[in-house]
Amino acid sequence: MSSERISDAELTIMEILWERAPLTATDVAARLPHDREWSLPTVKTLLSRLLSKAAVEHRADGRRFLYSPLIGREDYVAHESKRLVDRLFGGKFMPLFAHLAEQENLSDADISEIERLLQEMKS
Amino acid sequence: MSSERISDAELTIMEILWERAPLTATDVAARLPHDREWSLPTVKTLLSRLLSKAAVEHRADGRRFLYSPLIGREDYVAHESKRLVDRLFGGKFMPLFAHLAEQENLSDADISEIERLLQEMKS
DNA sequence: ACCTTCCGACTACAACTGTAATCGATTCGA
DNA sequence: TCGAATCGATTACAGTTGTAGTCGGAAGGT
Repeated sequence: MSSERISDAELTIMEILWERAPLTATDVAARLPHDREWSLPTVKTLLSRLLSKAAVEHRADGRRFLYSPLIGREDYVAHESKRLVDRLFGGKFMPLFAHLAEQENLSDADISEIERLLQEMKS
Repeated sequence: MSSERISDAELTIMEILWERAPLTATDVAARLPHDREWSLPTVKTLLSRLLSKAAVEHRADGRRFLYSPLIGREDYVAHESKRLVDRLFGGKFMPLFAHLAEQENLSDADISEIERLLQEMKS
């Protein structure tokens, strides 16, 4: 749901709320990663954009707002992963897997781990 | 290389050039997918943006230009895949694989195919 | 009853994107 | 040779994004 795209900067905010919610704007600002130290107004702008995209909601707490995510991280991840697969791999999973496997230069341990995963999935 | 991001619309153009190059702007326009029938000026704008991003190059042919990709599809795909893994999976391959595998509901045939791939990769 | 401080709302503004129109030069068909 | 078609270059313009400043009102200290 909620097909409005979430931008990079907005995602930084979402990650904070996914880790802990509800939070005030000030709390969110305090939890920014060190390579992203934005001003409080910037954080508020991003929060209100996320509000209008229906990605978060807020509830009044006295005279400030408490923000919480409306879309789940799982949903977002699924959506973005699918987007990549569609854009670059013709919607097919296998070519992406092949690409990643090659790219990542998997260790034998990784390979065993994947094999274990696959066994579990076999119907 | 060339860390300028390629936008969605620009990617449509790159796909055409990756399939066949060199092409003139008009040729590119003629090969647009049916859900993306842009005007010729639009195609030219996108080509010139790709030029300034050093994603394509052009060579004069009489009074028009022949465009060719400068960055390879493989490189682009690798870059974007890594970007996704970094943004959403903490840079780790395994969680992405687990997510995709679950998401895609792999058939037994798919699983066998993957197992074959893995065997090939074992050192 | 004031002054400071804090909040959300609104405004700003440049870069990038999607989508195109227009213009000046050139070439090609008649 | 003259008008039409075609090219690349320039300009346009609204929406999104990154990043922030400002403003009016409310809360809280004194």
